[in-house]
Amino acid sequence: MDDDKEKKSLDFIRAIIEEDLGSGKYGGRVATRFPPEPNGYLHIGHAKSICLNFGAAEEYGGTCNLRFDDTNPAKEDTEYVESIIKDVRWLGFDWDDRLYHASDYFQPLYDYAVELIMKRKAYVDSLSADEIREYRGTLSEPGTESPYRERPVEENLDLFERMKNGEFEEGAHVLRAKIDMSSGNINMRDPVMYRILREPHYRTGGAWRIYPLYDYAHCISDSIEGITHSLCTLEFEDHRPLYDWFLDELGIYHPRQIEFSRLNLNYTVMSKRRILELVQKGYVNGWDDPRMPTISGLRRRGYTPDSIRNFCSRIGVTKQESVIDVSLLEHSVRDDLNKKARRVMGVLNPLKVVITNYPEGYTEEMDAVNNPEDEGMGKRKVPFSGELYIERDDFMEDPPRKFYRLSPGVEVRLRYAYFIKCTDVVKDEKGQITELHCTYDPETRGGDAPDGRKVRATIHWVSAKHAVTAEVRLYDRLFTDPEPGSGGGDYKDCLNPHSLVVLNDCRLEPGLAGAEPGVNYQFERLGYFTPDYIDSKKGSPVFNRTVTLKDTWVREKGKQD
RNA sequence: UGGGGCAUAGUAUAACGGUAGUACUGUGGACUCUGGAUCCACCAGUCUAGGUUCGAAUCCUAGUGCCCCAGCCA
Repeated sequence: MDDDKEKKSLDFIRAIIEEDLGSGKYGGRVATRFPPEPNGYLHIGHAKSICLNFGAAEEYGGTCNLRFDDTNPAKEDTEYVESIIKDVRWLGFDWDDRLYHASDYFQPLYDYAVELIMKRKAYVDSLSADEIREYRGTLSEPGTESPYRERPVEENLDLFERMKNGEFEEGAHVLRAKIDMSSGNINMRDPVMYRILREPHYRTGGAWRIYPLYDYAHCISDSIEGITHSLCTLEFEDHRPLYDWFLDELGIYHPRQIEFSRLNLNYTVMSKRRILELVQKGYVNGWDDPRMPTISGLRRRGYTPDSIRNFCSRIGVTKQESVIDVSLLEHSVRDDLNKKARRVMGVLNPLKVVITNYPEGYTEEMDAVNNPEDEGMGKRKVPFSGELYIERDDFMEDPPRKFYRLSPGVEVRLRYAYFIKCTDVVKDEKGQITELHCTYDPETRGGDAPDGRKVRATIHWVSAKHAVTAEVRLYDRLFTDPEPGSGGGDYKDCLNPHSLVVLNDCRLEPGLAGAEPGVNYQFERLGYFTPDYIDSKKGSPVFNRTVTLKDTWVREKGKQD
């Protein structure tokens, strides 16, 4: 335990937190928050923020609030609230009783707005949306002040109250902060604080006719909750001066906003707009489609919370824009599942094998290890008989170099069972292989030959009469291009047509008949699989492939082609 | 000179004036009753040009490239 000598390298945000802790800036407190807008499901990008906010709070003995940033009733919904709560919990984080909403603060937000009006720092503008845009100027030209900018305080107060009371139509007036129309930072050109919306809010119903905008609501929400470090993504960097302005003008508690770069992953899309489009137009089967980068999709796919959290800690936190290789995500699940997943045997594309010298009608049970990485997971019995299924890919009549598996005259080991040798290949009239005849060596029971002879390969199998038939869904990357739509084309043009392959006639070892959703298995030599929580039924299981095992044979094969 | 930000192997990320390290990817090998896991090795990097310094990824100057901002979205 010499971790004092080896000073761990902190990401820049944790470094700031430690500095503030050292200087006593916030009285030794650390308070963060995760502030999603309930207008969609959470995705792996949110997981980065969740792990950062909840993780840092936990590490420094602080708290992290879950706060719904629900200031736009037109887009928000309780369905999203529920999914978000479920997903954050599933990732393993807890907010005790600190579940908040920006809508909890509508009244104080209103009161603070009145205060700003009285301080002549805010005014009701009656320009149309189009006019406001024109008056705003451009990136390189300053804006123009609104003719309503110098309205008397009393008039502003009156108008603002009547906006609240619903006396005006949408768009008739807005409340604006009075800052600087010539600022180089467009966010400071008298940003809109409130707009009129007749939309009912999923929480406050029809109580409000005006709703605050993000810039105004967020900083004050943070202030009310006593947040110390308000972490957000890079695109809000330009908003920080505004965040600071509101709190300074109001003279209230002032958290510090710090920006970091959002997560990008290749071979997928992460924007809310695109994810929503994939769902709504049916390119995928819902938010939790196992091909989606959503938390719910990853969960259904078989990803574990630990694998996602480990992934997030591996990618780090910086201000550099980056695109993480999905292979790192895949590595994170394999790494986790290798240690945890119970090994079983399942044949995806069955090829019948008849063992011609095996006693007719005989059955025996073979001992199999549940997880070679964890002795504690014990052993199980797997039934064996004279008729088996093996993987079609594990046999080649005319094998290329370096193909170690079964072929005519070649001996291989059946995992945990016997050595077998292929003697005959049975074909139908079209020349398709329908069955293999093999002989087994009774001396090799358990998988070792008393005479010490070796075999090159060990293949998996399942006893034909004991097997349970199952559907298995093979998932692959949703897109064929590392950056969908980057070439200027429609991102949907590079949707991977093989991202889902459904296999209906898979044969699994009998113990899998009643597999429960939420449990991860390794089908030996194939990959990690988990029962689909919607479609899997006792007796007729449906499995989703989480990820394949690393396969050096496919690489070898690729080189030979 | 509109404002803001970022540049380290293929991809990420360390090094905070003192041997450019780690992970993933890729390649080769050892081992193996999973062509898995594990282990070993290899490939591969400081945006450019000047400057300061005994010494620069780090400090200074000037460039270059990329990203974000003109919602009554967040």
